[in-house]
Amino acid sequence: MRVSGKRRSQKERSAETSARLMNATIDLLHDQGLARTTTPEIARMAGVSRGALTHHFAGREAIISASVADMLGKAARDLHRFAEDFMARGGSSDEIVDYAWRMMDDRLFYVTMEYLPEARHNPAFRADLIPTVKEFHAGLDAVWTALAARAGTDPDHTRTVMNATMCLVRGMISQTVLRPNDPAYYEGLLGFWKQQVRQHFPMKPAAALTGRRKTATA
Amino acid sequence: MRVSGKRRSQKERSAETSARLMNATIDLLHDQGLARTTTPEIARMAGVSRGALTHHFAGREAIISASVADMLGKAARDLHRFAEDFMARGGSSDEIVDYAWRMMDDRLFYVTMEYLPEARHNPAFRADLIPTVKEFHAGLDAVWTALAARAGTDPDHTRTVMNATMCLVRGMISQTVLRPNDPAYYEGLLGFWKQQVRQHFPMKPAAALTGRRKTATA
DNA sequence: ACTTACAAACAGTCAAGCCTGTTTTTTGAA
DNA sequence: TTCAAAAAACAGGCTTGACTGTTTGTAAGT
Repeated sequence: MRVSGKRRSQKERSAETSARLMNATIDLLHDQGLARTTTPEIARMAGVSRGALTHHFAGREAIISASVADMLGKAARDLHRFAEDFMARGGSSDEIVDYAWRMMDDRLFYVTMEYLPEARHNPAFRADLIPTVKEFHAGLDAVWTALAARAGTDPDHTRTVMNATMCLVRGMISQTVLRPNDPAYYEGLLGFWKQQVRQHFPMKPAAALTGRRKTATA
Repeated sequence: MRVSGKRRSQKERSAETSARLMNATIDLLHDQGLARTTTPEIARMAGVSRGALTHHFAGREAIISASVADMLGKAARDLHRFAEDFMARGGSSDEIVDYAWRMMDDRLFYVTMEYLPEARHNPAFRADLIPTVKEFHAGLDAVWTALAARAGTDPDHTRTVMNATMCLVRGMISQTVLRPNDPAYYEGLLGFWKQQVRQHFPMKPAAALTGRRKTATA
């Protein structure tokens, strides 16, 4: 009965160490940048030896790639949960824009900005990442499609609107780096965009169903 | 071996060497990435010795910072020229969206993606870059304002629309790295966006003297 | 016993900054 | 005008430091 974790199986040890290393990698990518995300630093931040890292991952690229996949998987699951709740209670399209901003601003796109340049120049790394990102995009598309079904809008058009929203947010976040201390600018852009999105989201006051759970899971 | 047998002044030699080094730096940033943009590589690509580089620039960060400033200055001047021509002949708002895309896609934002992460983590580098970027943004704003005056639209609102356009394009270009071979996706987004922008640009045919482009009403 | 999980030292590589030497241009006084 | 000293523009080597991949050693789990 290892309730307090005195004796752990090898699988458990391995899984936790891997998780600690991947979390440390994402933390480091966000806080220090890819260039400063060295294997000694990752190991140090994860509280394990560098030998442990080399045991679990083939090398620097491998652990970064795995960590990114882990991060995107979590983000996709979070978005999915948000969409479930959103559709259950019938929120406003403004919320979606706000969620997109918060999701990307909450480290996701800052971390992305770290590895995108490397992916652009390193074919092996890029090849590793493309399937991961494709799956993430598929997850997004599924959510947008469900949203369209819920709102009764054209799925293709809805996906375009939401993808544009994501791109807008990406561009805005990239600006925050060298255009800091200008909240009015970003508020203005988000406000403008919410107004635009509303036009494409009649978002019928389905709030009448508030309180009812899953209506139809296409 | 002298180009035309003439003696060149020190200012000329210095200016040309600096320009060669800065151009090589941007080329390298775009083609190889920031991490691979080393001072030996820059010198080799510029066809000068590393000593020449250290003579003209205080160090690696300094030459990169100077090169970026040079690049942004050129881009701002190009945009200004485009706007002059655009206003003289009275183009469609679609053209502006297309120009924004072309400008950013033509290395500008790919190079930006290289140094943004470094700027985010290196306070000195960021402090060096912020004034440069602020000036670039001021140049953009001036163009948008002139455009608003020409179109008879509200300057503030026009700036918001155009800044949103820039952000959208930034986000789209960042996607191209890990979402390649999907021209329909980008075409779709740009087409959708042009449609949105048209709503905010009556773009009165006031001076529509010259042959107008496609202005399909969707 | 045998494998897995980890620890730690090792070796090769390479860029950044520094420093010294060499060539080209400018300066200023005879 | 001449021409040598000063200054600027370059060339190239040396040192240090840090990171990656690898290998060897050890304890824990099955």
